[in-house]
Amino acid sequence: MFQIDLKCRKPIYEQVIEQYKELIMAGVLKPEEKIPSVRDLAKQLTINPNTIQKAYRELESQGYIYTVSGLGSFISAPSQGAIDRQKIEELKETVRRCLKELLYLNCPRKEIMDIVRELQLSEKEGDQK
Amino acid sequence: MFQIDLKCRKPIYEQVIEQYKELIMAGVLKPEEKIPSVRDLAKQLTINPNTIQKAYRELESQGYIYTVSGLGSFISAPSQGAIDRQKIEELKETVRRCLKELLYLNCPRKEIMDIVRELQLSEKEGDQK
Amino acid sequence: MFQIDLKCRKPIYEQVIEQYKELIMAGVLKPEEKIPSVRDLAKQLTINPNTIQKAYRELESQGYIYTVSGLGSFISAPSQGAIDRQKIEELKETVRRCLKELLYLNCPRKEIMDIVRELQLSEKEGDQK
Amino acid sequence: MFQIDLKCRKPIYEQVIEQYKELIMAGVLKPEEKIPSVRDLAKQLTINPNTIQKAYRELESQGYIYTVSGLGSFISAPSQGAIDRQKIEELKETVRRCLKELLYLNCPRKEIMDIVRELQLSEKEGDQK
DNA sequence: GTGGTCTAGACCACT
DNA sequence: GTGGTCTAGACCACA
Repeated sequence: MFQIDLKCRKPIYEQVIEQYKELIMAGVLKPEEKIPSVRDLAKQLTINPNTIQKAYRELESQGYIYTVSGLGSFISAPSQGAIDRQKIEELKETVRRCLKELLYLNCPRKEIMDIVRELQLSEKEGDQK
Repeated sequence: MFQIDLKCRKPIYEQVIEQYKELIMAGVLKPEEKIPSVRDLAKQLTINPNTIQKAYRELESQGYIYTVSGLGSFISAPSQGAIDRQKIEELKETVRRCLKELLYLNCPRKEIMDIVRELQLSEKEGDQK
Repeated sequence: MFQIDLKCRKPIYEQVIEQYKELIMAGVLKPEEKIPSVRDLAKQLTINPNTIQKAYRELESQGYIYTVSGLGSFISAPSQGAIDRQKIEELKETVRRCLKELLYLNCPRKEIMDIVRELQLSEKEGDQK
Repeated sequence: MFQIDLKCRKPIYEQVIEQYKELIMAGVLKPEEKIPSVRDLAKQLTINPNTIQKAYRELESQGYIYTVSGLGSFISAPSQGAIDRQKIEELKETVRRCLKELLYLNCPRKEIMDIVRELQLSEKEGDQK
């Protein structure tokens, strides 16, 4: 279920966080669903439990999971209310930076637009300027 | 010309790399243009020369600048030939991941499309400001 | 295991790189095998850890080893896929240049052919010792 | 006549040496032929005269050229007598190292043998073991 | 003047 | 424990 790439430069705990986020956002993991305990996941991935613990703590502080001591950890429902502007701006900045670099590397524009299309970001729903 | 944030978690030498890349990609720094010497930039930013050198060395190995020992460092012309597919795919994956997260965070689609528009990525010519 | 010549003009970190490459290419060090930590090797060779780290970092960027922060460094499996044409051409050019010079210096052709034979490069199967 | 690559990591004076050697070994420059003065070559290549001077000094000490003060520098006749064993061994070692790396990089053996063939190192003239 | 190498030693993040 | 970053300062080769 999880694929950890040790050769990758990214810290393992970040890889765990990222993959949880993707599974949550893709709807594979649904709200209130129980996730493996720190110890179980650590054993499964043959990774130090401390590393998993750190990932869970971070996921909790970012609001993606919550932990009930004695019962385990569970997926949170997406917060509909307050939008995390700061995080959104960070992400937008990252996107901007990557797109610029893609253009500089002569990546065909079509490929870039394809990513946008994949995500059904098309301008329907009355979004045009 | 450069803004280094010492408190930021990102290593200083990476900040230098990133800012150089942006200046190069934006066309502010042009091919064959001389950039400050390691010592000069270090003095200017009140940073240890070794740190700047590390940044320059990395920029060189990534093909953004070239260095002539005894003369200084210069902006490279973008490589026309071999396109770095691996790097492109990595960047595309990052963009994909960020866009997904933006959608999950309920970022208005208009904002996302605006980023694309800023970069004049649309294939048609209707690049209204 | 390593022989560093401090008097030699070649930088220490390059000597380390070269010797690692030879051990890897000779099959003495096998993929996934752990290599000494930066600190250990530094202590063993009575060399500053920074110098070893520089060597390791270069070996990693050349794809010979990979590093897991907090765990150590390991031998990479040789990349099967994309062949590094540029590097191959550089090496071929170096060989060409050296061979020309050997001929000019009146090195007996037999000695040169012996090098080729040592490496069992002949396309036929007559690899007599 | 000379092509200096500033982007290349190799010191300029070494590039000059190398190119002179190649021209001499290829017979383009013949014994007793006069070569440009330090100042002329420096102007022609838009390079610091000190750099050319260093190259000439080195070429002279390696026996490829000789200098008559007041007259200029000239190509030496190849020394038929004493063979520079040390240099030969160095070159052979370099060849060996490069060939090993080529094999490791999966360079087709045919390409390697082609280099040998180009130089007419074939086993005629009674060189076989 | 330039960059390149190296040392000694500090501090931090990750496992 | 591991590697990664950074500083301060020395020395050398190159132009």
